[in-house]
Amino acid sequence: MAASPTNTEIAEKLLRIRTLMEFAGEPFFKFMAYERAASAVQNAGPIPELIARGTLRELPGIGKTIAGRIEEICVGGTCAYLAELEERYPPTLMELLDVPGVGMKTATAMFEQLGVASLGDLEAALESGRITELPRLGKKSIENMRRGILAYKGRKARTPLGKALPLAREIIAFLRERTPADDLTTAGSVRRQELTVGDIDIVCTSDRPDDVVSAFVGWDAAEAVLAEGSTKASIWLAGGLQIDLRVLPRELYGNLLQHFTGSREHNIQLREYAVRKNLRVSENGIVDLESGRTIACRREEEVYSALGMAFIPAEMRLGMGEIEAALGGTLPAVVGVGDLRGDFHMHCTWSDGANSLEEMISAVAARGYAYHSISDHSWAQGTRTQYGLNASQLREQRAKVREIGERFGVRTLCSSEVDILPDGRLDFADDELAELDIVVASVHTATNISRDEMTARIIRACENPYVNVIGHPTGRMEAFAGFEFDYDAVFAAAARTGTALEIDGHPGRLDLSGPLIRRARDFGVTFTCDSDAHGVSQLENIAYAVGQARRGWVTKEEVLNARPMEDVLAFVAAKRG
DNA sequence: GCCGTTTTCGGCCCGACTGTTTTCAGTCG
Repeated sequence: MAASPTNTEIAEKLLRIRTLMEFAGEPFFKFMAYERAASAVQNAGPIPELIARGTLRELPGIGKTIAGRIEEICVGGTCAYLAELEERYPPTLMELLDVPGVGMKTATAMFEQLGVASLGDLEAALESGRITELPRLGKKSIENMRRGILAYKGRKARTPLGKALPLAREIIAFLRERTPADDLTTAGSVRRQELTVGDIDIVCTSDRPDDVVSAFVGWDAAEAVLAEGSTKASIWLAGGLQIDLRVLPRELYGNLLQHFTGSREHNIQLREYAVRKNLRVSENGIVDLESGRTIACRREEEVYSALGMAFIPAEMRLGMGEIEAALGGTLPAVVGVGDLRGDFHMHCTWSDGANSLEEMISAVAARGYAYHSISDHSWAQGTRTQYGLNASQLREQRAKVREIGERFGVRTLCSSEVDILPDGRLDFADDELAELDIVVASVHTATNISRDEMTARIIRACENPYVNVIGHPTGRMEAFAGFEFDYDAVFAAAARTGTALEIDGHPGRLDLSGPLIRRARDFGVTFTCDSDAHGVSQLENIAYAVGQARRGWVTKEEVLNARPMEDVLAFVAAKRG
């Protein structure tokens, strides 16, 4: 049997149905339903597990028809309806819509009137000049189309958060230095801490918006200017990443930030709710449709309070029930970076870190943590290039750790990121682990074993009385979806055995990620937010872990390293019995 | 196609910018 499809694969199929339906001339609200459903699938826990428990239709925007199609896709990889649409339209037709500047109207006209059905066809039509036979396509539109094709070909897929966020900070620093802009803030998917982003959104306020916009489009790194208006501009960087800037008056900053933080689905739901209260919400303020009065919100919090709901943190704005929770007073108070008292996962030069034991501990102390642990790799019993510690090296390290910590005024715990072997045993014997203060256990090798074997492997690790944290539980990396296992079974085992699941802040991992965290919460799992730092400069990556925790609705009470030291020791002691 | 603290039928978010236009359609977010 084929492996069950990932949420991303299911969402892509739904979007494909959506687009082909539009080509087929189906009604607007019918095909838009598939777009909303795709968004919900993307942000949900693993779909096959929701189906197994009969809770698929609890997702927003998924009713009887679409639920049926999703179940078909999960069983057979596709559904009859999609197959039928794909019969009628060539598979390459969708390439046209991926060209910036080409929308549905243009694509339909090109297909129906010129027989253009692929990117290659479009290039030929541009070359031969036949494209000018279509109405409303002048010189500039055609030039933009040529440029759009180049951008499409050179464009990478989505950009990882770990690359986008530093870039956003760079743009903001540039604008702060060179323009009369205030309130400069990253909005959009970067602010929401999505794992990957399609573009970067920056907002600011100014009483001289023209000066801000002209400096922005004149930035050295801008390869092309896509749009330049009086309050809004877009540029492309080399590689095709798009940056959008929006400037509004100071008194509208709250509305502006709310609007451009999204998500799209969140905003649609927010505005639909507002309309029912006779209020029209946009970046230009909230208009009371009865009195005609506009409410300008200086702060984002005022937008939500004007609508009669609790403030919703940016990371939670996915259109996945947060508005209902904010209205009902059941939105959890999510953990913040400032709530953390320590960090359980970091490496030094004893294994594969870049800084010495002393440098790491000193840097941790400088961050103001009460405690932390040094968790160098185990040596993995010869299964790979050995960069970890063996038992005697670990004992040697342990003899130094506490003394150095005391010198810098921080409680340094002795730990190990011990490998979980293929059968679920650990790389150190129990009596060796018993000498440590806390133990992180992770899968690094034999990642392609079967789903059942992987499930059993991780559960067995959870059942070891000395394992306190499962490090980066799914193995997700930028170009790897993570190994397959029964998430629900592992979450249940973690909760049952008093084993925490890590939210790893290394920007190449971000594992667990938001939707899985939210799923795990239902099982009563305890989490840790860790940096997985391999050098002092990476300790700040813990903020990415907190971002994912917030996307997963995690409170500080659910985070082990937001608790006092004695509670951490009690957590370890309780499992050892 | 989905959904409900006005509705199980009749609704369904909002606005900026561009290019080709004599007043607006198309695209995008």
